[in-house]
Formats: sequence, C-alpha cells, structure tokens
Amino acid sequence: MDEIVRQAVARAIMTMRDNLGDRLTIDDLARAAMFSKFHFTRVFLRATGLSPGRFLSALRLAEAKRLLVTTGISVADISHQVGYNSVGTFSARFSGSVGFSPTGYRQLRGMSPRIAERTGQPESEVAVRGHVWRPPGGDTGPVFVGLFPAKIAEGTPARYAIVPGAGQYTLTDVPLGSWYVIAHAYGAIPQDDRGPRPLTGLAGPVTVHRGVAASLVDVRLRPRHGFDPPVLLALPDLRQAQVRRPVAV
DNA sequence: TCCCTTCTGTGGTATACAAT
DNA sequence: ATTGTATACCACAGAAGGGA
Repeated sequence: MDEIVRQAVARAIMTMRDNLGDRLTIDDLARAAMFSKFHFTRVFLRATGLSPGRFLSALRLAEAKRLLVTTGISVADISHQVGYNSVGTFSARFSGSVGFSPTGYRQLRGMSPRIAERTGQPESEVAVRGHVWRPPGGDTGPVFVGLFPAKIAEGTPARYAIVPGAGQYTLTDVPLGSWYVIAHAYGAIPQDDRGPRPLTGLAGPVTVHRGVAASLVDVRLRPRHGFDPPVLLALPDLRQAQVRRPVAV
C-alpha cells in the first residue's frame, strides 16, 4: 500500500475514533485525507476492506458494546454518545450486528452463550476447511472461525466453529454464496496488564458452488492493527481455557 | 419509566461506468 | 492515478405502539 494512502486512511480512522459522537460525513473525512470523496472511498475500501461509512458505524457499535458492559449508562444515552440521534436506529443496528439487543448484551456482560447461524438456505453439502496458523512468535487460545458475507464479523455467520487452538477447522453444509473466512482469538499468554493480545485472521472470499465437495482455505492469525474493523458479533469468552461449542457443526 | 421493534420518508453512501 | 456522474441502495431520524 502506498505510504501516502496508508497515512491518509490512518488519519481518517483517527478522526473517526476522536469524533464518534459527532456527525461525520464522507466529505469531512475525504477533506481531512486531502482526497476527493470518490477517490477516498475507494482507497479506504482497499485498505480496510470496508467502506468509510460501514467502518465508522462499526467503531460506533464497538464503543457502544464497551460502554454497555463497563458502565451503567442508559441505552438512550449510549446511543447518543456514539453518534446516533435515534435510539430506534441504534437499537436496530446494534441488534443486527451484535446478535443481541443493547440490554440483552448488557445482561450477558458481553459474552454470548450462543451464536445463530444462517438458516433457510438450500443445503449445499459443501465443506469449507483449512488450517488456522498460529500468530508469529506465539500460541493462541480457542479460535473462533466464521464465514461472513463481508470483511467484518457482524450479523449472522453463514457457518462457524470454535476450535481449541491453532490447527484444522471444518465447516460443513456451507450455504451457497461467497464468504470471507474470519478468525478471532486471543494470545495464549497475556502480553501485559491489558490482558491477552487480540488476534485476527482473514481469508477469502471463498465461493461455494453446488457440486464441489470442499474448499480449502487457510487463515493466518496475527495481532490486530488499526485498520482492522472491530469484531461486532457477540462471541463466547475466548479467553477462558475451555470453550464449549454451543451448536454442533 | 425505560427500552425494543417496526415503519416511512429522506438524504447520504456505494459503486459501476466515464472522463481526464 | 485521480476525479466526476448516475443511480440504486441503505442508514438515518423520528414517531407509534407495546412489553417489562
């Protein structure tokens, strides 16, 4: 990636983080990056995998998740703090991305006992399998591996699995379509007083056709960096040594 | 009282395509 | 490489209604 583009995108993301509660438009962000809004949208998409609007929305919802779990602020106030003027819109967007309503998420303290998978699709009998590689210079705890339509872990995964650590994963009966493989885990050993280091991995898209037995997709775990959109979907607590798979694959 | 869901009109955004 | 146009789509605000 071009260094100028990289800096522009980093600046835009910093602007988003610093102004979550304000009304930010593509024009504002493009101006800060000194690109036309058209060019800005394209380079941003290339760098992060998400359009600026979706990335900003993801940051807002991630901050809302944090506030719900760590504070007692009302849902209405949180909605306002993270930039929504309408609690209805906030609640709908939060539920759609996280998998639980704001109060439901707060009651669960941010840890999901279950994850819904996409239903109602014709059975493809296609498996997606592969290897989750350990991050460079470290091991990992339990790994969430899910199939999503976009480069962000939000909404309903087409299929998912939680494997005990780096190694093989298999997802069976994957619905027809094009899916990104997103992995999420924590480093096995806490790096500092902030706790275990979050790890991420992205591969694909893998296109599942009828009549193909299996697709092989490997995923490499690495430390999260600033260009990675947050994980919005509520997951089981991957920091625990034992994670039971809530739904059989 | 607080929150969630659902609905509708509106405006911004995403993106294919064209131009420079 | 960068900017602009056209247009379909989606996220938004705001309101109504209902549940706890």
